[in-house]
Amino acid sequence: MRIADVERDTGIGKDTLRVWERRYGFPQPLRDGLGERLYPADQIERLRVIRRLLDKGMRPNKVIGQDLSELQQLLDLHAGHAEDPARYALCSSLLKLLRMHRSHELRENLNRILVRDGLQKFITDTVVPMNGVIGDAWIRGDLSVPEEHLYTEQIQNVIRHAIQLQPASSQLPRLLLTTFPDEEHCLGILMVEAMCVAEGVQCTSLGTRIPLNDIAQYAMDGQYDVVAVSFSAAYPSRNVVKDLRQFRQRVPEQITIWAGGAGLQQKRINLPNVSVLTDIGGVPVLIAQWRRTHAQERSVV
Amino acid sequence: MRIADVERDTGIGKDTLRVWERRYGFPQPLRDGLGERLYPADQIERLRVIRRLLDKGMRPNKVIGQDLSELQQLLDLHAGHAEDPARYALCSSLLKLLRMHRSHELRENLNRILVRDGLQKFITDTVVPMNGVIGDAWIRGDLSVPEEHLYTEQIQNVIRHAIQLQPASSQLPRLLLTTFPDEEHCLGILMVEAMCVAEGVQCTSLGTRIPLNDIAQYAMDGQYDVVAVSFSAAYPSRNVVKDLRQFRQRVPEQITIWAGGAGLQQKRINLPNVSVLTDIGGVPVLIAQWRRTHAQERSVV
DNA sequence: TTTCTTTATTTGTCCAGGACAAAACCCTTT
DNA sequence: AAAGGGTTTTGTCCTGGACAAATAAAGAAA
Repeated sequence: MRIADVERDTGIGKDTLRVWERRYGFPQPLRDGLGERLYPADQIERLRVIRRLLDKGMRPNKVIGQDLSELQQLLDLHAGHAEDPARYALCSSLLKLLRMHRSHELRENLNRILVRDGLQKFITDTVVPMNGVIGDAWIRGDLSVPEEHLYTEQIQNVIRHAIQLQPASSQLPRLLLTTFPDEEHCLGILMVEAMCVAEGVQCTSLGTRIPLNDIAQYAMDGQYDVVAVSFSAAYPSRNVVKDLRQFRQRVPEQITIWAGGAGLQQKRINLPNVSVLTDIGGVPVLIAQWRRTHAQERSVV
Repeated sequence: MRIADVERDTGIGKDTLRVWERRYGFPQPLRDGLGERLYPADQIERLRVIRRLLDKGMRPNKVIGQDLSELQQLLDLHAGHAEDPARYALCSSLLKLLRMHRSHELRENLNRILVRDGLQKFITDTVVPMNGVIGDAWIRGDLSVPEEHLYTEQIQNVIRHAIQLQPASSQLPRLLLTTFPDEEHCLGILMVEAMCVAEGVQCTSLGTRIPLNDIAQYAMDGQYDVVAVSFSAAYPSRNVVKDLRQFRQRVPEQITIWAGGAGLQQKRINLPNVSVLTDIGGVPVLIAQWRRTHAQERSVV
């Protein structure tokens, strides 16, 4: 595998790969006839693990040297959550379906839970823990790429379907959902959208990877009240605060910003009219809060 | 804008940007205090146009020198299609809704057409021409990024919804849909999936960007009969044939491969058991063909 | 004319090794 | 605990050269 392929598959830039090799002695790819790097599969696998540990907040210093004691650290720090055992059992049975590639049954089960619990409870009590279980399995390599993508596809289908079924609302606030250009995961905003339409919020989703300027322009043109953006754990950690600050500057301050997702863990953000959301269960609270604050001014209009 | 941002927004690699500057004298970014490139907005805009011309098959040689005569070439070579005028009128009215940011009405209209025409006719007679119109508007810069993404989101919602409504089938063939790692557009496989479920084909979609090995592994494990992959115009042209050949080698020959999309235009692919699909209307034909060929052998099983 | 083969040009990607600022860490002081 | 200041870590960018694969151009054969 060439360096460009490794960059694509691991999300680690070419420059970074080369500088790691120089500094830490890993990875140490073979060379072809022209002196070009060829990465063997096992090194790529190790790079994948390293990448995920970095996303969890560890330092390259500590993880690149090791070879298989990393797996120890993994299991130490990110062992299975001690949650509600009934939920956990449910999650692992769904995970089992996924592993057996029984995608149709997986989707049927999800749909059944959705109808039983309602949209909001479905998101908070099933999707969120599922994401956790999947994330854990993924980080320790128990899940293949297709399995992980298949999960995303199915969840997406179910949530999009549920959103479609909600009647169009004209209640405030008007909410714009999207992600910054370096964020390609759409599940975050999709979950927020689901929580919001259940509260009668007017939602518009632009999907992922929109340039900051364009988001700002669109939000102003459409007179949105709130812009919601999500950051996954894979978001380049160095840029989170910088990007958010830059965005806050480009958009008028009376527009509220909601920022959420695992990428904001342990970041302190202190910007005007920006709310940080660590738990998606907090969405209804934010909505209520916004409505309380803006009750009188808009009712005049 | 830094070079990494330009790479992200235009899809042109850093190395390529630098070598163009050296060879053709464009782009010619400013430099900050450290000698790092800073690209002004107008050059980025020009790069966007250039990128799209290259995707259409032009050579860098011919397009990078020009400054605004490109716009001429654009309009020359990719002028509005002379189609059925009624359809064209419909498309431009939908485009107008998009431009006015009336996404809800856009979706309602799409849904209405869907129930009127049925899924297959909706895809071939509405979605495909719409994609063309959107693509044209996009290539000449008449459409902003959010508008283009919003279109994709809405179409996606409507199609996914329609697919969900189809009853699960157990008819053959078993079809696996996905894209190669460098392809991130999901509309292609989604349209194929829609065409196929309408014919009672068993579909599983893995979404986009799956490594070749993983696709092959998954297809073999799940005993799929056909693997369908799509290539948008943005797919790196140099790699299309190479990647497809490589994939053909990794997957047993009795598994049929369907390859489709604008990225295959003007490529001759001559590989065993690989069908190239230039027009999505040909999907039902391919299905019938497969069923005819495999009628007896499977009925024994 | 068309089709095939050979030669020339174009073009994207990779390399090395140096440089530097911003972020993260660590330690001290309030 | 919170805030400040010095040190180390870390990712990204730079230059300029190199080369193979893809493409176009030219020539030969049917």
